[in-house]
Amino acid sequence: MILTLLKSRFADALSGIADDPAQLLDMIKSSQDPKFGDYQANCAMPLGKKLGQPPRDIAAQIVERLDVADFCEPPEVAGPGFINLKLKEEWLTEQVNGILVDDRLGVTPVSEPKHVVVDYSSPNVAKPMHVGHLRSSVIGDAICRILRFAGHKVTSDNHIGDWGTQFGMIIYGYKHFVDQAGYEEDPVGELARLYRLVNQLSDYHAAVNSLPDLEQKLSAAQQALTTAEAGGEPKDKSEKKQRKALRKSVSGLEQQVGSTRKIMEAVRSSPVVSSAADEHPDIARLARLETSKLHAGDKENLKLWNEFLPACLSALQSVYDRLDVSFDLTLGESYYNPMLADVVSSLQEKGLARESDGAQCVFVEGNDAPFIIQKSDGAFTYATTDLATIQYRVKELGADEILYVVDKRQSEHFNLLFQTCQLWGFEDLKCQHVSFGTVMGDDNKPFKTRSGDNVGLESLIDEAVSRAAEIVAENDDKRPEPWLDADARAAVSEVVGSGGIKYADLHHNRDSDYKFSWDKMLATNGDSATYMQYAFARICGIFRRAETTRAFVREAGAAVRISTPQERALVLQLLSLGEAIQTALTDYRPNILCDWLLSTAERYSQFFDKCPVLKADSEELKASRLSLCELTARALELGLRLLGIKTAEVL
RNA sequence: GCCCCGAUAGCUCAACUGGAUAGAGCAGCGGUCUUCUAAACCGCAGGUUGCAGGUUCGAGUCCUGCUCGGGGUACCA
Repeated sequence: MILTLLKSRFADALSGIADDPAQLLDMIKSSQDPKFGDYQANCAMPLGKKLGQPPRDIAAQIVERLDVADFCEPPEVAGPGFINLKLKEEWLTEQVNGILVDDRLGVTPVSEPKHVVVDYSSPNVAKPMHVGHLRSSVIGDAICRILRFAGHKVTSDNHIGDWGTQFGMIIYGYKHFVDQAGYEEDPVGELARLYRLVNQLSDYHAAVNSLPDLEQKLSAAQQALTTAEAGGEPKDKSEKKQRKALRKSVSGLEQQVGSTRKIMEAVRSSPVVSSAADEHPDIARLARLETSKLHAGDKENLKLWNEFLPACLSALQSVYDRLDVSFDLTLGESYYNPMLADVVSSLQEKGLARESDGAQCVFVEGNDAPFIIQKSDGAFTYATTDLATIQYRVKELGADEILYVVDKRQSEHFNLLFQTCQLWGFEDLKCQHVSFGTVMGDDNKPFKTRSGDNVGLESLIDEAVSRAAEIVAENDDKRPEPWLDADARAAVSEVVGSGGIKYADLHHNRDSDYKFSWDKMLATNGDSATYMQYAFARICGIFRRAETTRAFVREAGAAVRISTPQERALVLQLLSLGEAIQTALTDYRPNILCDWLLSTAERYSQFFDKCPVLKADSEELKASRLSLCELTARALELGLRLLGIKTAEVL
């Protein structure tokens, strides 16, 4: 890696000037602007400050001692003390020719591989996956792929919710409302219907119970607000704040009352549902009871659970197949059930857990809320399961590090979990909550259908693929003679559609919320999956035109020669994959790799525009450019594959 | 109340964890196809990085206060 080489030379140059060069070496990076060269070292400024000398003098001293003449032009000192480095073209040529037949594009595996367990996707199996599971699945899968490529041992684990309250709900639903014919025809669809129904009915009764109280609170708040707005000093700061808080609580209550009424109306508007509601007034408690019966080993419920689970799992699997997302393990909550009691007693023995309001809690310094590991009714919580899971992953799997690719709203839970885990004795384990933001709709609220339901993941994929199909067809129809038959169009649509979904998610910084947009997702230009897939397909087109194959060109191994700025820029880009991967992994941000791919595709498009391959000036140049094309194709293919995105030879 | 997170071009988002003149893509305007896929390329225009201070050679990035928005906050996961 170029950066590694530079760092080692700078380490030599800095020894004797600085006592702790590690931090300074991190200040060497690729230049943002080509006019500053290819790489820049920013370490002279902090060093100058530390030594009390002008940074430019320090920079000059470093340059004096720096031995990079074998691969760089003479370094230049600029501005306050930046050291700008430009790589020699002969050296770049040598480097690129060194990776012509390398599947890894010169990226060497890490010297100290870790065993990383990656926990992602983790849906509740009782209900169909929705758009909320997309980010976790796609980001988690990409991180696994990148980690593996970097040389780490990865265990991907789908920590499915297969043991919680939602199972009590479908068991209750099955016992009272099942449509046997529907269940036999489509078990998962019927179970999902039952889940929604039971959920709706318990929400209904909760709504009926809470409405009077809510209305009372609302009118009290409204009254308080009116009083506050009428009297008092308009400019008084604390009163202003108070009014603001009141307004907020009024609008919050209004919303609550509104949604509560909506829940009631929805039930009342359907005679069937309405009478079901009347016949099952205690449904919420009874559904919970089914859950605890299941946990206690009740024969009938366990039998139903064993019957439901395979069907639910296979429904999940079909979505994962479609997304090309896979797992080494699928160990759900039920797997850890037998270990939970020991977790609690172990924490009690160590004096970490104690009783509070009837529940077993771990209190972690600096946190008001306790970490509840056993509820007052004796049931365990997901905190308990998560602790048992950590224990299992360390002791049985030998994990060095665990990543949780989970919604950022759960950060407090993970804070408590990780701190408890430290106290419990897993000091050497590194845990990280790889958090991500919410997928928003046009209204800047979480992405929902018009009726307010979650968007099903399967229908989302279907929609993406069918929109992609239109684009593919439209584009192919523009040609004098279409290139694609119906089967090929369908295959390409799948690649473009699912690639679009994934890239749209991955190219955002995972921590930010992003607004869902079909148009952006399936944009055929700009920062989109299609842009890169298109660059790849154009390369394949050249090989077809040349009546040769990528394998043949690769085998021939003609040397790359740099003859234009476009070729230089492309070569430099291709040599920087290792850096992109390293940066992407420092904080598990796949968007860094997206940037690298975009930049690679851009530079290829520029090359494609300015540098004829088949009509190059000489046979030698043609061979050189064919080699460069083959290498770029491999780079795009590899980079996209690390994100879980496929390519097609013809678009 | 307390605790987190965010506010960057008209829109959607970046910004390699403190580096040079804050970048892309859309949308807008203008150029480039008898030549390897125009799903492309090139150019123009677009900014007081929410506000006010502070830290330093240097701040979108760190600190303090404020405004606005989002999320969380004891037995759902």
